[in-house]
Amino acid sequence: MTETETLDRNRPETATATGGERKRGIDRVIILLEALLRQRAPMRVGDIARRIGAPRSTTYEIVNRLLEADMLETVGTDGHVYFGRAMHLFGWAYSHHNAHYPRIIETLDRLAAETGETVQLCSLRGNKYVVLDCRDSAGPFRISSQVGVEVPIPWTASGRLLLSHMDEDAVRAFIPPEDYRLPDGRWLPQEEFLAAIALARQQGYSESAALADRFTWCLAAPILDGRGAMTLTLCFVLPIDTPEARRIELLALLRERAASLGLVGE
Amino acid sequence: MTETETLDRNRPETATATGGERKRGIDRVIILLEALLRQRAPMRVGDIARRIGAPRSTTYEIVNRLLEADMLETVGTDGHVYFGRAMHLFGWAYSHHNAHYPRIIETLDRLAAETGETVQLCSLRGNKYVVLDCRDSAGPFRISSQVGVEVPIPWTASGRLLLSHMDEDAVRAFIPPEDYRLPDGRWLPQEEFLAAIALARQQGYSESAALADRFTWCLAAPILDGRGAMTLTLCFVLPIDTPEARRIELLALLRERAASLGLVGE
DNA sequence: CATTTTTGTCCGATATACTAGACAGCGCGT
DNA sequence: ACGCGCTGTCTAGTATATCGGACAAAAATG
Repeated sequence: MTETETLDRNRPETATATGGERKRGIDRVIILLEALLRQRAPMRVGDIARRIGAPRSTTYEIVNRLLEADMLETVGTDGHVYFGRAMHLFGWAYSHHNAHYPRIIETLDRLAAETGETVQLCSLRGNKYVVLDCRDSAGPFRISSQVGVEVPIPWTASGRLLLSHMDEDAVRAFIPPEDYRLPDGRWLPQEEFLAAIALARQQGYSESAALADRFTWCLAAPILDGRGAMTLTLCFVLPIDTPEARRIELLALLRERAASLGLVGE
Repeated sequence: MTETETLDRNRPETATATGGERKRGIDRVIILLEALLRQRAPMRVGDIARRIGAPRSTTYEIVNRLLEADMLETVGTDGHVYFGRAMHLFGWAYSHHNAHYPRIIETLDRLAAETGETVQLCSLRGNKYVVLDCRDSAGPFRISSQVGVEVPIPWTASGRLLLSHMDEDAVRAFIPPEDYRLPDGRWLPQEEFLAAIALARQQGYSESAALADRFTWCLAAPILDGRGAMTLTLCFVLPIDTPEARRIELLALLRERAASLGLVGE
């Protein structure tokens, strides 16, 4: 049994607080940061200790060191901490390492501004889907999405595109069985998912209605990187009652913009 | 100055990083990430080890752990690593924790789009100045700025604003003496700097010509947070030959937009 | 006011994370 | 071919980082 199982993304997050084990500081740090990301709000040291199953003394030690390094910062007056400025800089460096990341963001902005719809930049993280950035629609019934929250791949239109480089066996091995269970409790048949991937591959886009929830219609188009790999998608999240004519129009726009971002690669 | 000194502002010791000192993994991680930030480019593990003064075996151990956690990711085929996706998510969470951060970014975008000039969002990190985000002017002689690079506070117009809540003694204690030495070798008299801070406080903006370099004219205006503290500034970086009339116009625009971002606090 | 819970800090003991060094495989220049 | 430098992995030994628990002070509770 390897102790590196610690931060695996499949962890149900509740248990695993099995005390008694001694862990490396670096592991604690990683677990701590991921716990903060899940919480999406400042936490107090005591709560963090409980959440990550670490001794209080250890947690104080680590939190204080991270505060010194600006990777965490205190929020408010009663001992809450959250991500610090250094994280912003590291993240910025990550994003902008890809030389045309600014162009992608500009496209995201323009799509949102021109259409007024919710637009997302999506990708994979491990065997989960994540939103890397988004622009929320401004309407009264805004559909907003959470950057950084991990979602089972089968729940998403983008996921079908992002897996389209894999063959069926690879997909079967990659997706944990429980991820086929949709939020409403239905089970998505694996064969249906595989067929959807094949369709996405063939069409060069993906569309899903009432998949992750009953109220949204998602359109996704791939951004090809310099080597032709498909690691990012642009995605519209529309109200499900969006008229077909508009959906078609938006899909065309999305595909055009996404395509224009690719190929220019290194 | 040896590179192994990295950027620890608090620990005066270290110095001979080559010595056989044993360090905690968590410290290594922090030093490693800051080294990567400075480098602003993917590095190979061997180079990292040398740069941060850590044993190779330790460096491999740490890098592999961070790769697992997605805090680093491999770039290319020959063992280069750089920040990973998790960093983006942590940094995004940091930025957007402030509820009106999106409004600030939108303002940054609009200022850049409307004026075509370089615009920056600035702040402090420890006793240094950093650019948190920027939009570079598109002109042929673009003045571009590096997000995340730490700069001595006296070199910047924004710095004068960001220190305006301190009294003179506090400033004297806060700024390391060598930071008064400008990039061209001139020494900025401390009294002159203190006077500039007082002026900035009184005017509610700050302006500097040919300070950090001979070719730029900087305009900075504060963004007040919910409690009236001044932790962020908006800043134009103009070519030094920008006509006065235009500078006045831009300053007014900048102050207006920056002011409109404040006060709406929590 | 008394009682309970939580916070932040400190300390000694010991399990272990880090280090030094070795090793095989690879690429490169001569 | 050879030597040289670099990479990535592995191992054993020990300096030390982590842990449990204790403590006072501060909040929360009744």
